[in-house]
Amino acid sequence: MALRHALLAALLDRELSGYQLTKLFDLAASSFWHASSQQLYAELAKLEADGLLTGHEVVQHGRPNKRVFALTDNGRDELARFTAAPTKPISIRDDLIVKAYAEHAADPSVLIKQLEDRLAQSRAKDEFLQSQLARLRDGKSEEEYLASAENIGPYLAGTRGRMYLRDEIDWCEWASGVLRNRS
Amino acid sequence: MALRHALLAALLDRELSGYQLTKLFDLAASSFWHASSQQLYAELAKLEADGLLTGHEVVQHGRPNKRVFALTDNGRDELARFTAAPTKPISIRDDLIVKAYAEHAADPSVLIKQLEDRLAQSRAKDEFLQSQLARLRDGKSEEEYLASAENIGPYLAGTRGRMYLRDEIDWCEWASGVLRNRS
DNA sequence: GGATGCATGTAAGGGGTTACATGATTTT
DNA sequence: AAAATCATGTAACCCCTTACATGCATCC
Repeated sequence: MALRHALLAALLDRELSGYQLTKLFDLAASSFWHASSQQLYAELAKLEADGLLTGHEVVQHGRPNKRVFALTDNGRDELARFTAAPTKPISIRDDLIVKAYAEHAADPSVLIKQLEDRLAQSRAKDEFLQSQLARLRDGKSEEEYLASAENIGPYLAGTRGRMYLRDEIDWCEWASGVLRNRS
Repeated sequence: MALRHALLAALLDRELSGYQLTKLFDLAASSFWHASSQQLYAELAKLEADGLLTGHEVVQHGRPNKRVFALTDNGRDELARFTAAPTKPISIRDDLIVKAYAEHAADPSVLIKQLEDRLAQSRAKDEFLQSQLARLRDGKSEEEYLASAENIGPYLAGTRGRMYLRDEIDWCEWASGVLRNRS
């Protein structure tokens, strides 16, 4: 199992449709887990069949209707069990770092371009995530927010995502600078 | 394809056996790509069949013999093509961040324990990586090394890995502190 | 009238994980 | 004598990606 728990976590304390989850698991927001829409719809069906989620049809006007999903008690228990179980090691796979590792076989300008592309993407993601975190804080200072808010999980996770993006930005700038100085 | 290019990059400028690659792709060292030994041996066979790698038997005394692999010209070309092609987005999957996101459904002490476990692992990995980078620099300052060394790819990649680990350490400390203050 | 966003899937195939297997040699 | 290290795989299964598919509504 893999996506399962990420989905359960996303649906903790709120109901979302497959489409809303697609956006959540797609770009910017989740620097910690990625999934395609096809995978999401398939996994949502499984989770519902297993009784960890329930789906409700929501009638909309001016838009197609949607089915939103909510955690069941079993789903919440499963999440708690997951949290208590030994944490599997991270799985990172980043082609860009492989390309940097193979720098010796590459044309420097080609590699620099790849670094600059990633830099631009990461800057955009970072700005988005920053705004999301500010929205969660809702005017409060971080300290105040973390002491008073009821559910700080998304803020903790989002902060980790932002650290990742800040590093990505710094590293791309640094590495492309190093390569430029050598050529 | 996926592991393919990570393997080619690892074999750039040196010959390694499946077992040596296992260690490289296993723990500490590679914070950028993970693979199991089974997967490695299977992929090495494929790469050899495709003519991107050649294997040579190396007779050892006091140890089982091994087969080391080296890049062919085709392999080197394939690496260069890979570097020039659009870079696929990163794939991160970290159960620990999912657990943090689901903080609201968890017993705080259980989550704190998970954060502390990861903290210890990351500290150990970071020390190892730090020593590896120091070995590469070989007494020189970073600036001097990056300006003079022939093949700086592994150093660029390793530096990114270390940034990741430093963040992991900082985040685990911060998040567990936040949770302790609230309970 | 065309592009974009909302909304939800099916089918096929490739990549990766988990479990199982073997055997020699060195260290404790 | 047992445990750890070196060394290399096979087999089954699950997860995930890629390609394909549909249809309505709003925005430009």
